[in-house]
Amino acid sequence: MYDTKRLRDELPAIRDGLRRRGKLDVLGALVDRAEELDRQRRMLIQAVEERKAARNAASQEVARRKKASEDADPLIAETRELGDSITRLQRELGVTEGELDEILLQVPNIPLADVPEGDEEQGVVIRSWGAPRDRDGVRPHWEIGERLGLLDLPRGAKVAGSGFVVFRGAGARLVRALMTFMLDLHTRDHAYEEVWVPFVANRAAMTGTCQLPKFEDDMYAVRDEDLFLIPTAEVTVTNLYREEILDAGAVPAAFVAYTPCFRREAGAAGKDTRGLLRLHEFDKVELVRYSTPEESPAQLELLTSHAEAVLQRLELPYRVVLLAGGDTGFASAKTYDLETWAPGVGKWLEVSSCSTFTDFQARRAGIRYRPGPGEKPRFVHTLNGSGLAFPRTIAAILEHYQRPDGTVTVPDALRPYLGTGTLA
RNA sequence: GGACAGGUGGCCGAGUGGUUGAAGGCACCGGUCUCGAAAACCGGCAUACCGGUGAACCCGGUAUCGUGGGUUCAAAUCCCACCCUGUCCGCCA
Repeated sequence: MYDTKRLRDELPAIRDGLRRRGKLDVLGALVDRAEELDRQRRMLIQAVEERKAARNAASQEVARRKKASEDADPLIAETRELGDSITRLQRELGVTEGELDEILLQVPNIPLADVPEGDEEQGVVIRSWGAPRDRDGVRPHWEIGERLGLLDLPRGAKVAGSGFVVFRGAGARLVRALMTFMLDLHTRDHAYEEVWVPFVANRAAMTGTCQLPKFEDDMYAVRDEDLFLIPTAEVTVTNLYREEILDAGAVPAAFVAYTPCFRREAGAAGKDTRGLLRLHEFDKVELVRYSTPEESPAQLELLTSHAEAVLQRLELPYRVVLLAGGDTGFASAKTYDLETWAPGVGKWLEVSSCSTFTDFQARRAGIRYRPGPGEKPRFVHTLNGSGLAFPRTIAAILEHYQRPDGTVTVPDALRPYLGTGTLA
């Protein structure tokens, strides 16, 4: 979200950003309206504050007269009228600011300069790793998973609904193995601090990372509480330092967390929904970083390399896609998707999305740092990426490591955690 | 869930209607002193917004004492609601 000062200063950049997202026609007029509302807002602020200054001075004079046992009643009456006009103007200001905020909340982040214009098709594969396996004879993961007793989709639907899955036996242990493997990798080799956070978040946190107000329909809400099931650990982890000013030494910060993620995926039914491809609840290890503005481009590369390391350890072939503006998430300024090849379904599966939000989330969440003693606070840049999402990773493992007899070879990196070299 | 107590600046802590953005202390920064350091002393030290030239510095104003509303010429101070913390009771993995 932008504040009004930035709206004024960076209007051309914001318009250009909207254009590169393909949203200028929809939001351009709204931004113009915001600028107009801002002018109105400042005019009202001046009017209000002028009167408040007068009232404060008058109140001081009342105090002085009373102390001196002089008559203060006429002045009090005068000041009361001043108060009435302040109330009126403030009400008007509130309406203006309300409309302005509503608009500002709808304006997405500006894509970085190296983000290509266009939509999904304009995404650019910037590098690949490993050799995608041929599709011949490879069964989709849901067939293998059910046959080996790792997955129980019907019973997931029975206890929760379609889009919820039950892992069992070695399948359940695989989930646990992935959690420990990924957390170990990121804490030991990549120096992240492991955090275990609530799986629900309040409205303030959800707004801080921009899930609200725009995407409220995609969240599960808790009945009778103003709480939401988190759609990603990004919400609770990024918000750890909401409305705080960090010491310079605390930035960059790096956190890793395992959480389940809950998504209603309203209106998404029908597309890539089979098996483990799209679930209402899934598990994920998430990487979150705070950075200085100067370092954040390099931090995005670093974060992405950490997510890639998981796929490399698992020896799963993947490609890195730089998303085009129109495909980049609302709060993101630049996103790399990591896609691993699933030969059974014949698709590249998105298992990680690594983004820099520049100061967009930080402004909204009020996360700042002080560069040095006596210096003004600056907004941090926030970044995050999955490292990785489990279900699609499991799908890729079951398909990539499938043997002709339907059993599955366990990647070396997981054997210590799983206690076996074969899923059979 | 019930009862009671409490939420003040980075931290501790004073302050129950009128120059209180807020005493005092600690921490931190600058200076004097010192060969250097410590101690002592002097000074500084919140954030946001509006305006003064767009920016830096600076100046003026407004707001902020958990949050939101209310009373009043005037609220950290009075009233209401909510949130959070602590203690005890109940319940519970």
